[in-house]
Amino acid sequence: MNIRTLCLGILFFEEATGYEINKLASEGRFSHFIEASYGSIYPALTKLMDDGYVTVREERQVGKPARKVYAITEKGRKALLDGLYDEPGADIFKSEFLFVCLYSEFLEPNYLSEMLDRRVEVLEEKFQMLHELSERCDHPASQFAIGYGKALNRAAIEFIKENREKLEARHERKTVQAAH
Amino acid sequence: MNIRTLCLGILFFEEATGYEINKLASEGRFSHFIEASYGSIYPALTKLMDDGYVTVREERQVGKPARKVYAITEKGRKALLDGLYDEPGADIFKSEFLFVCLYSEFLEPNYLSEMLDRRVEVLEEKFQMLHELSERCDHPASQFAIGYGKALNRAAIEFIKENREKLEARHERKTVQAAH
DNA sequence: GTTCACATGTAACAGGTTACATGATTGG
DNA sequence: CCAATCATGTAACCTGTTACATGTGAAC
Repeated sequence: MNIRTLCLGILFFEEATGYEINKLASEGRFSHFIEASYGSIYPALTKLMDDGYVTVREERQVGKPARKVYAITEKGRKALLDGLYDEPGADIFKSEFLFVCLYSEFLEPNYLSEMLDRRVEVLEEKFQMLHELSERCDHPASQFAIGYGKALNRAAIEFIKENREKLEARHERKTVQAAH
Repeated sequence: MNIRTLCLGILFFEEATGYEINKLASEGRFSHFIEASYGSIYPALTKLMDDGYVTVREERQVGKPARKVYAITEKGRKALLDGLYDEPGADIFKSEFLFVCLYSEFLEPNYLSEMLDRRVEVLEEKFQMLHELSERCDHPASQFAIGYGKALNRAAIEFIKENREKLEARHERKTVQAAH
């Protein structure tokens, strides 16, 4: 899914500026299943304007630059809803963490343990974040999406806690070692 | 993590051709947390050669094109292991499925139910695939990675089964509808 | 006969990231 | 005083995808 569709999807629920869309996509209630950055959001918004899917309203502010508040149009609403009927692609999961884990037996034991500690910590923070989001949300579909994120997060935390010793035990010591 | 590192990581465990690396990354025991395609693998292998991280051996075959079997060098081994000490970036999860779910109340009820059915099916197939992989694997670290994938998969399946009715019930019927 | 598995590779293109440029206000 | 938040935008760059090009043998 491209950033244009993402912007349209967010604007479907509420008016927003590019800055706010970035926040929603990187910290807010879309953040656990979507990626976006300024460099892609602003051009996407411009394109959406050109195509008549959104409108802008400029709000002057004292001291700060004017904010450009985008709102979806009927045409944009219809385009989004129509697009929903294309079978969604498979979820994408990429994990450098798991990649590193593959070579755990070659890592310094302390480093491995610290990495696992940090990972659990980060996942717990994320879980907490999602939990707070879900408490401040009364839209059932959004709750579902947040709940899904929480479920995966919890599963990851529990899995690491229950299985980390299998990595830390390092059953057979390998001879190949990196010099450090 | 780029494709070069991925190729190096696979070659760390075993010699392989570009074709085989593609299989491992798209169906094999790396497939649930890594993405790669021919268009990126072959050039990555060439680059790895240029940098002295791998060597090639050409195996002529009757009827089929010669296969180029790549093998990691000491330099490559060291480079991979050294790279492991860079803190792994956060896991990336992208889901068009969850995005579509956000607008479930605007979808035709039948379509929504079918989409959820299909999604559970796909996830169950994936789980089965991972399960079979883990049975044919005796490397503890790989087992950990596969187990992690299975845990997340199971969590997703259970969450959908337990919560789909909340989407399908459509608490408040919205008036905005796409024409179909 | 047609599709699948094997096998390598390139080129055009899409898509997005990173860093940069700019600048005021608020809170610690 | 410094960092963070608010706020917009561009340009160079990187990375990877898709589609194409080519060809055999086996299975169905």
